[in-house]
Amino acid sequence: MSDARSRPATENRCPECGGATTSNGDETICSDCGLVVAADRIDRGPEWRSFEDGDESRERTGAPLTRSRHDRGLTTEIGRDTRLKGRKRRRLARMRRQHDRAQIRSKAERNRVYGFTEIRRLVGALSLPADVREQACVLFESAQDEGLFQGRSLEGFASACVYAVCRVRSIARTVEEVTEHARGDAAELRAAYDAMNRELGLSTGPIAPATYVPRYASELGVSTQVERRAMELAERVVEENLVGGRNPSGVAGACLYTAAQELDKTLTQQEAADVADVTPVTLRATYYDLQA
DNA sequence: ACGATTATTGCGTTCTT
DNA sequence: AAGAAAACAATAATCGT
Repeated sequence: MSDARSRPATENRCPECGGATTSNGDETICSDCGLVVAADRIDRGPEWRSFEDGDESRERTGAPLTRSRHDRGLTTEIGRDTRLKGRKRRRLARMRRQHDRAQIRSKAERNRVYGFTEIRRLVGALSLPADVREQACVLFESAQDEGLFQGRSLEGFASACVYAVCRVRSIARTVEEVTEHARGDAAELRAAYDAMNRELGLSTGPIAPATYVPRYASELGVSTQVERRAMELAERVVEENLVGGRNPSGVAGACLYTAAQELDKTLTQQEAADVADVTPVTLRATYYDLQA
């Protein structure tokens, strides 16, 4: 009867010296050379469980828990040994000082490199022009110079920079679309975006719904007549002040749907709502206003 | 922190086939 | 008649300021 629990501790041989190994529950150690053959009780990082049925979206991988610490809290420090006297002690103090400074400088550099590569990746994934990347990187540096990183995640800043550049240049991208490819989530993006908006004063006007129309139109594969009509509607909406704090993406979806309703009728609320990342309910709100 | 907007869910209704 | 789509309502969550 070989119960799995009662397997002998010397079941395996050490790969280094071939000696016998012993296990203490956490580690399997070679009794001859001391090599740790296998170790358990590892922090395997986040493992979420979703309790909503049908939810497959929880990632099993991803960044560790504390993103806002550039080094995940792993630092090297030079200790203070009170037994040391005179020269040695001063030398150690000097080393400590230099070490600290080097760490600060390299930390800023590492953060920048990390942010830039993330920005580059995002811009590529979202298929945005290259000068958006440049602008986002500049913004990233300004944020760093202002010391906004403190307590916020780099991933958030990278995605927020990309999003912010889209905003100031009136390139229609929703937060959802950015975070879909980003390593950080929407909350991190918002935290970073708010900070930059407050401290740096981004010149971001509201996005006109019309800027979303062409892209959504092609995604839905509607006729050019419908698209043109949707553009007209989108402009009428802003003229008549029907947007009023509404999600411009949803408004754009509503314009597309309304246009299709007038001409093709080959578009359901659900389809239009999907490309706009809103629900049919939201879409209806402007759809009704548009008909009046 | 607040008010407005939006998401979500469920359900009876209307339209289509 | 059956199934899909749109409508409606209530509540929770999120957004913009």
